[in-house]
Amino acid sequence: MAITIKDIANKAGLSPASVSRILNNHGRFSAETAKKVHEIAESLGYFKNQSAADLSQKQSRVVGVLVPVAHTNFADEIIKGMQHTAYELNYELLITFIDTDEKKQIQTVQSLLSRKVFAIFMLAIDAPTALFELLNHANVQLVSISNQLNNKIPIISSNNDLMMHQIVDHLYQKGHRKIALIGSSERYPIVAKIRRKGYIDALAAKGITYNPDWIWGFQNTYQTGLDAIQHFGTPLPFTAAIGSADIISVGLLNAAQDAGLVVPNDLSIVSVDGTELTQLTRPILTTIEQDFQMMGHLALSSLHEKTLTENAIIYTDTKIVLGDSVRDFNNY
Amino acid sequence: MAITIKDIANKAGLSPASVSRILNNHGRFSAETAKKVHEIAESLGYFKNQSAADLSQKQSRVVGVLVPVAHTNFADEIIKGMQHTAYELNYELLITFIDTDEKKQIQTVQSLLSRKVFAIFMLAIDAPTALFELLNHANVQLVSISNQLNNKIPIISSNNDLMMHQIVDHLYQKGHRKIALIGSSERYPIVAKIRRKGYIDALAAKGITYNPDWIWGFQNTYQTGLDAIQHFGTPLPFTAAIGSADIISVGLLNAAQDAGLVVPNDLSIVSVDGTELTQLTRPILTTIEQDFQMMGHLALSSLHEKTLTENAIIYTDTKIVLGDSVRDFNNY
DNA sequence: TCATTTTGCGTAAACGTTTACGCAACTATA
DNA sequence: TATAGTTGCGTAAACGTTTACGCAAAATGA
Repeated sequence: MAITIKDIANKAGLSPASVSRILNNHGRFSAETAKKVHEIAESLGYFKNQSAADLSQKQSRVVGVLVPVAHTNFADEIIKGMQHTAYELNYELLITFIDTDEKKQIQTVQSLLSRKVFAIFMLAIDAPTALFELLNHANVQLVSISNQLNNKIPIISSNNDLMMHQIVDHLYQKGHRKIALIGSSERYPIVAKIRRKGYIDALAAKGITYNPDWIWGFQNTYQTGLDAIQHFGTPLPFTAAIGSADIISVGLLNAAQDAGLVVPNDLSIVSVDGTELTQLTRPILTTIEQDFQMMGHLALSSLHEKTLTENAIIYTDTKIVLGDSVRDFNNY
Repeated sequence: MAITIKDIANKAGLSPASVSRILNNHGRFSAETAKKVHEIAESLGYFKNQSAADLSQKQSRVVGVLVPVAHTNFADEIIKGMQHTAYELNYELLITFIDTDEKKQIQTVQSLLSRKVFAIFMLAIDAPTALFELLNHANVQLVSISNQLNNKIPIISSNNDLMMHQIVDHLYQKGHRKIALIGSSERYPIVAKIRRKGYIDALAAKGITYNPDWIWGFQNTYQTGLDAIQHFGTPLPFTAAIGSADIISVGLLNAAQDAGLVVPNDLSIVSVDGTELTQLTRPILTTIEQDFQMMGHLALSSLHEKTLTENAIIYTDTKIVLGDSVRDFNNY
């Protein structure tokens, strides 16, 4: 039915082996025959059967990507970066959204493993035990992106500690002393923990003792932002809040405005992520931008260059991008 | 290295054939041996080599999904719907973001074809000629989702004509007579054409002659929304605008507010798509919601049941979801 | 009890590719 | 011209699975 290298070989008066060598540019062959083979392949409309190739080589160039179903929009950015690099380095990406249902997760990952993927990228995933077990069992290279799991798996991420310092420094410089952290109280365990610590340390560095009540909310959802304002009530006990994800910050902003507060006068907001969402609000949100595309790129390229040791941590840059959501107390 | 059915066969004192039959629940075997085989497979940590299976069966259960890189967020919804159904019916999804660069597109799709995918879903893709050529050449089932390409490819989509009627009827009922259509002037050729026609027809049905100048903008971007307000200037010559995608509507809203207009008093907006984005604005956008998850579901299930003929068109439901972005002239 | 059917499983070929090995023909070197 | 090295390519096995076919044993029926 479909065209195989055997067909090409017949037409060219060669053996399949030679055709394979030529098409893969691997081994010895003459330029002349190569030209002929390429022409014939083209004219017959040949497509390599990658399954057969994978089977023969016992290794595929497929990388599985696990994306949480409730994937915040930064996942798209990471994938974009990966896709670009995959194209350059000739890898294939098997992107899979994973569910919260554990049974589904397992089945999904099993099918990845069946494909003999040679690496699995986990985007912002807190592997629950069963899944994690499975992944460790299979011997496949794991990479955790934009999250930190344990010290067995290499990590590509922003420096969450540094980010918190950058944000607190920025707010401090604008005159803020009462700063809340919304959305890192529990979830995404390790990242949240690092952020909390960074936040506390950064405050301490300015001589501010943090108020534990002001670290509030743990889900990266819009609702968390809404609820936070509700929770603290007006007038708010702080002048600035850090939203631990863009969607949280939008929630904060809307809830504050709905409650009659003016942003940034009554509440300043700095958002963590810096996706397009921060540009769609009024006022535009000041944000710390993570380089998600770079994460995607680095994941693949460092994998390619085999520079990923077990406990590697690669940090990508973060920077403050100014919007209009932070009040400057110096100008009053 | 890895465990194969041969290993299982040895340990069970069977032939690989029997193991295969058992694991795939296909053919004859005794319940007793089946139990043994499953146990051994479990204990050895066996993973099927899907490449080998695909090769042997000459057909894979992999469906390729082509998603435009600048994928508006409804793509996520469609994929979610597909993923759910894929899980039920035991298919695998190979999601691929495709670039605007034609050479990359070709390479990407080639690699899909190499995987012997048995169908390709195209999400909101206007296939440019070269890609289209390639896809037609390969004999693979194509399905166009949320877009209409030509009458050779089955379509799963909202009824764009009906949607426009629903929107115009809603606006008319609220007392609007001057209604603009932003974002369907040229692009997404067929869909845009249908929307324009639906819009014009719906107006005509109310005895309104449309103003060709009020069909403006062709890209599904935030910028289109911003530019539209700029283009028409204030005060706007119409009382309501239909944003042909959520992101356009957000642009309209922000630009209008930035220009000092009050939504909905000075401008009413109805958005097309109804993704989460419409809930994040103030005021919340009135929108016509498309059932994207259902599109994803139907694509896969109708493929599975082989009910997709060449020129099939399957419409999913659309409905108006009320927000606060439409002024009601009846209440004044 | 014998004939027939059913059951459980093994044999072997096939899927399309890659690659180690080897050989003949050619090229370079002295 | 003899020798050694190189080049181009074919042979054949291997990857792990599936499945048509067939056979012996067991089950069924009379």
